[in-house]
Formats: sequence, structure tokens, C-alpha cells
Amino acid sequence: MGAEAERAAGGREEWADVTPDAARRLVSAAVEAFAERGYHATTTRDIAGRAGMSPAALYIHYKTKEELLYRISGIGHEQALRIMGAAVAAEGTATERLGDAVRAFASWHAEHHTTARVIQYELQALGPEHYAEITDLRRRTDRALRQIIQDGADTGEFRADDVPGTTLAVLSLCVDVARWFSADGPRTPDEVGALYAGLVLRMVGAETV
Amino acid sequence: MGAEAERAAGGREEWADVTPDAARRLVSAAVEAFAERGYHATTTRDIAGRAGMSPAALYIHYKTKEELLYRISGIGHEQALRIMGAAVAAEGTATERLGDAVRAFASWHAEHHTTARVIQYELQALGPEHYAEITDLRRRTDRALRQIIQDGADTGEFRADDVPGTTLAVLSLCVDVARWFSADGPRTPDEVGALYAGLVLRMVGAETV
DNA sequence: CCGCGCACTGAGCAAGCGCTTAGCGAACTG
DNA sequence: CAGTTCGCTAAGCGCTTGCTCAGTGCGCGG
Repeated sequence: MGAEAERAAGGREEWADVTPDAARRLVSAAVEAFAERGYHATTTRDIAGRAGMSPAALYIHYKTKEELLYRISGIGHEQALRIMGAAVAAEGTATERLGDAVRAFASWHAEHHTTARVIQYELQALGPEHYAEITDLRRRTDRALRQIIQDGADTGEFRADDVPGTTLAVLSLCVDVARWFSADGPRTPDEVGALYAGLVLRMVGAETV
Repeated sequence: MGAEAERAAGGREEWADVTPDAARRLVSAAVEAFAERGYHATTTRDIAGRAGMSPAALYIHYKTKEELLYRISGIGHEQALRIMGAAVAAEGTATERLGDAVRAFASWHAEHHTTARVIQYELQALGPEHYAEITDLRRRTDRALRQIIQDGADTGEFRADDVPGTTLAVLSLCVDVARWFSADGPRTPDEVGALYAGLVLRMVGAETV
């Protein structure tokens, strides 16, 4: 299912483990609204309206508007971490694993650019303890990617003098896809993934064919 | 003058051509507040308070809160465009010019990360016609960078199959510095510029020493 | 010393915000 | 078929928001 069809279906796939149905419709509506206008510019009335409910219905499923953002951030970052974690744990050379990691991570940010925009750019709206929790997930994603790059540097596959700096740059490059990507643009998510995988492999000085 | 000292001085250097003094203090206060909390989460009372004025004083110098953001965006993007434009117009090989452009552009986004964060991530809060004006400045920055990369591809210095895509990636990489950079972090703006210049030159397949 | 201009303030208005509460109707339980 | 539960709504509370306006004090030309 493409991102557009999925959105029309209320994010059935992406938010599959949010139940009951009304709670899922609210998450899906909130993601859309937050991505479009930003967290602070989005009203609870707008979210409830998009989900086809009255404003008060939101508070049956979520204590506050911030809790909605927290749930979205948690689920989204767990998906992102899972993608990166799978790549680091996979078989293959560091070059293969880095290419796969970037391809998957960048194309996820394109395919799910609505969700990605919210979880990457609305973090500061979280309360302090929720923020700390999410930051931990981000640190784990960073550590996974750094592991691959460190492996490549150790085996001599990569030419990376500054491993943390290179990791930061690669992560930053992929994350920022969420900011500029548009479904109406000339590139498909897979094309973005392929382009970025090639760019990053050259960036770390890997031998490419 | 470093960014910290300059902020303490009310952005005297960065906003030098904003007059009178009260208007400059307001711009400077607004940039700080917008960068910290985001446009929509910032109140006019907060901006005026930081500038040492009553809430009403803001409206003597600016018609609306949005106009403040517009002024900031205009000045900031003009600075960014000037940096990129200087690099494209400079003498030298494409490799040298791209290296200089990325070094200057990335380190500007680090040094002025407060301003950069506002002009790069709060754009959507602008009204439609102001948004269109700012978008035009951004397009010109993009065109300048693309010119350098195209030059390098033409002379055979660079290996870039997808020039617009590569341009987008390089720009995205530099812009995103504003999101993660912190003055308390381990890297100085100059170090970020040097790191990024090296990464980007490898990314485009330039021959480096 | 007067009086004008003007940057600025104190007080506050209308609108919109996040969130609460009382109550309703359909669905399930015994 | 009465009683209970539960998802949901209509109405609205208390507060904050962007912004306004009458008035104030200060500097400056005459």
C-alpha cells in the first residue's frame, strides 16, 4: 500500500498496533495535522475534526495533546530504530550493510515523510521526561549506524578519520529527507534511497563498482 | 565577535542594518525565542520582554508577529545566498569552489545556528506571499550550488550522474547543521565546515589530496 | 519656558485555546 | 426487559493569545 492510499485509509498499516479504531484514527489525524502546520499551530479541535469526532472525544483516548505527540514519536522512532538495527545486525561487509542501512533509512523517511517530519522536527514540544525517553531511542539509532561505520573503518573498507562526525552527517542527511520530500516531487522513495546509498558510500570512501 | 558575545550584545553585528535600535533589539529577541520554542509557541509578550519592552511596543516597529518572522527570514536568507553566490562566482576549479562553498555554507549554519534554525524550519508560518518571496531566495541559492556541481560534472572533475539530486543532498546536509549544532557541543563551526567540505568532495567523486 | 512629536506603557478587548463535565443513546449483561 | 457500561457529544470554563488604544513622559525646536 502506498503512503497516499494508506493515509486515505486512516493509516491502517502504519499505526496497526494502535487500538481501538477511534484511537488509531486520532493518531493518524494528528500526524497529518502536526506535519502540515506543526504541533503548536494544530488545535485539538482540528485533530478531532479530521478524525470525524467532537473535540471532547480526543480526551477519552488520550490525556493530553502532548500525549498524542508522545505516542506518535514513540512508535515512529521505534520503526526507525528497527530499520537501522536490522541493517547493523545483518550479514555482509560493512559496505553492503551501510548501503542497505542508508537505502532503507532514507527511503523510509521519504515514504513516511509525514510521520518522519513530526517525529524529527516536533520533538521539542514534548514534556521533559517524554523528551528524554525519545532521545534515548535516537541515541540507539545513532549507535547502530556508528557501529557499521566503525566496522568499515576498522576493516579498512572506509576512509573515515572522524567516525562520530561522519555518523552525524549521514544520519542528518537521511533525516532531512523528511523536510524536503514531497509525494508530488520527481523522485520516488526508492529512488531517494538508491541515490543516497550511493552518495554515502562515496562519502565514506568505500570501494564501489 | 563570536555568536555568544554577539547575542549578549543584542545581535549588533548580524542585524546591523536593522534600525532603529529598538527594532533591532526586537529582531534579535524574536530570533532567540523562535529558535528556542518555535514561532507558534512564542508569544509577543515573550519577544517584547526579552527586548526589555512592554508588549505593545512591538507593534510600533512591526505590524504583526508574522512580519517579524518575515524580516528575519529575508535578512537571513540573503546572507545565506550571498555566501553561496560568492563561492560560485569565485575563481578556481569546481573542486576548489565546491569545497569553499560547503565550508562557508555549513559553518555559517553552525555559527548562526539560532538564525538558521528559524529561517530554515519556521518558513511554513509565513503568509502565502511572504512565503513565495522567501522561496525565491532559496531557489537562487540552490541554483548557485547546482551551477558549481554542474561545472564539475562538465569538466569531469566530479562523478555526478544526478546533478539536481546531488545538489539537493548537499544543500540538505548543510542546512540540517542548524538543527543539531550546539555551541556546547564538541565541534566548532570551522571544524564542521572542514569536515563537511571533505565529505561532500568525496560524495561528488572529486580528486582530493 | 512652552508646546509639539513620538517612542513607549497600562489596561484591556475579542477570539481562540486546551480541557472538563453533565448527560445521552446504543450495546451488552443477567 | 431493567440495569449497567461506555463511547461519544453539547456546552462551556478559565485562561492566554495577538493586537489596540488612550494616555504619559521625555527630548527638542523655537
